[in-house]
Amino acid sequence: MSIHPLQWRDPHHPQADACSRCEIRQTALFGVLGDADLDRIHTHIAGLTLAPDEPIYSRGSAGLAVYTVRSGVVRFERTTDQGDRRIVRLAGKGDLIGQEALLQRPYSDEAVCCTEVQLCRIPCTLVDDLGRAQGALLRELMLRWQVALDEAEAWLAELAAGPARLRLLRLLRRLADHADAAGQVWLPRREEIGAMLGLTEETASRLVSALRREGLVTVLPGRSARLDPQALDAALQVNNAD
Amino acid sequence: MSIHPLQWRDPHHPQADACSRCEIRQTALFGVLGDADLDRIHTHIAGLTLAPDEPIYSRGSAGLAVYTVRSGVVRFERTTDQGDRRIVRLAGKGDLIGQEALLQRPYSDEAVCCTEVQLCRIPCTLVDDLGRAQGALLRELMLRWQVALDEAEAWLAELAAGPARLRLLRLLRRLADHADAAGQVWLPRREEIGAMLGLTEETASRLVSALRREGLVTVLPGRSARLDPQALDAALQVNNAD
DNA sequence: CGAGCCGTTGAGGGGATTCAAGCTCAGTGG
DNA sequence: CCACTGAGCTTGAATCCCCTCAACGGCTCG
Repeated sequence: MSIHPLQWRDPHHPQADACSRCEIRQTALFGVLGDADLDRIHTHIAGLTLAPDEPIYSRGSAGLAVYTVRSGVVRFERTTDQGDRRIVRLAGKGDLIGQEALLQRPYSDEAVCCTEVQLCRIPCTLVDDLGRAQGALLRELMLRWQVALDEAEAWLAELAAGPARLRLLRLLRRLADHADAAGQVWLPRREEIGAMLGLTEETASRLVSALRREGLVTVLPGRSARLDPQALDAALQVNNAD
Repeated sequence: MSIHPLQWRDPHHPQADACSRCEIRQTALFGVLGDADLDRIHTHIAGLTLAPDEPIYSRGSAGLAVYTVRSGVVRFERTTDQGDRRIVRLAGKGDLIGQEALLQRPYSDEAVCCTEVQLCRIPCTLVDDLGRAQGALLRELMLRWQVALDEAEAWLAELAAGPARLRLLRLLRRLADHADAAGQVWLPRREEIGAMLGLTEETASRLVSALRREGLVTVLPGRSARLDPQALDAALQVNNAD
């Protein structure tokens, strides 16, 4: 009887099933890897579930892992030197977050859960090892960096200028793309909407109330809402024309 | 007499001197390469000089090259669907721009010269070839992506909210870091300041005039200015306290 | 039940926009 | 040489949007 290698893979390791059945496997970072590679690494990947408002990592701390978002919405926050918080970006299903850790750099934002969030925690050393052999993985990594950059710039162009009502409509249009299986979207607290759009809590509240009265938004209990993408698009057309 | 290899390096190739004497060589993308590697590639790199307001590349066009900024300031612009222009980021000496071309993706912004700009044009194929052999180069690439992302988020956090005067002060503080050899900074046109800070041309003009009267800014002919970093910092302190 | 958080709404003031009118200055052509 | 032109900058006055300060109601917790 032969001796098992130290890292003998156990087909019944709990993470093995989770990885092979992962619904976002194709679109996630490791989507370029084959079954063989995937089998070797799943023991190093931890799946975790966090509650709304739980921090994932904090700005400035040394990072040992990157994370793939399997479900939910994550926000990135910064604090200006005067102490006011600003939300600079959102991430959703399939996005890779905390990539700066791969460069031995401290995390550059506070990452916080908006909704309940399911994550895969991927140690940096794992990516380093795989990257040395797998050129495709490196390309995939760079692609994700570019997507994040693109997202940040689009956020700046769309959500940081213009009348408040227009900005809120654009924000809701984006949130609609993060809708969960039941078609519900995460509706930020009013103060959070303010932090995203550069408004005060009161102004955000007034605008949301207005949209609710117009029937564009249906507020549901538990920080969620139902909204009609087509009606939003129509409202955006009207407000753009102005 | 032996036959020269096809790619025999010519020590007197005009770009050879330019590369080996490049003052930003250590900090630029190819800073990780040794002399030997550098000698092999300089024939593929073109140095070019562009005038203010000349476009470098345009959003959506297929890119065949990335560029290293050797001197001057470059701005990245986007146009919202309503047609108003927004400047989302700046790049200066030592920065790599157009990295998305390496992923066979179209450029995601309009890149335009603010000042006279000196660039090194680096074909994508060159980076691809070197990257296969040089792991350090790939790391360097990813680092630059992260820096760009960080810059975009910082811009969003600092320049997109708060009183207009404070935003202008912060913008000028950043421009001061792009000062040229003579200690002069590029001063954007008023309309451009508006596009950066989400203001109108008139408001930008009023604020700049106010700072000029306060002696914080000295406007010079030719879209440039002289400003005192320490005085700016002091003014920022005052306005932050408020 | 009171405390505290979140959301809502009102009144008032201030800051930015809008709409205008001049200004300087470089380039052009009579 | 100088009027003419247009682009960029400045400034004024009126308006409006958003902020500030404030009070109140619903809701969850301890």
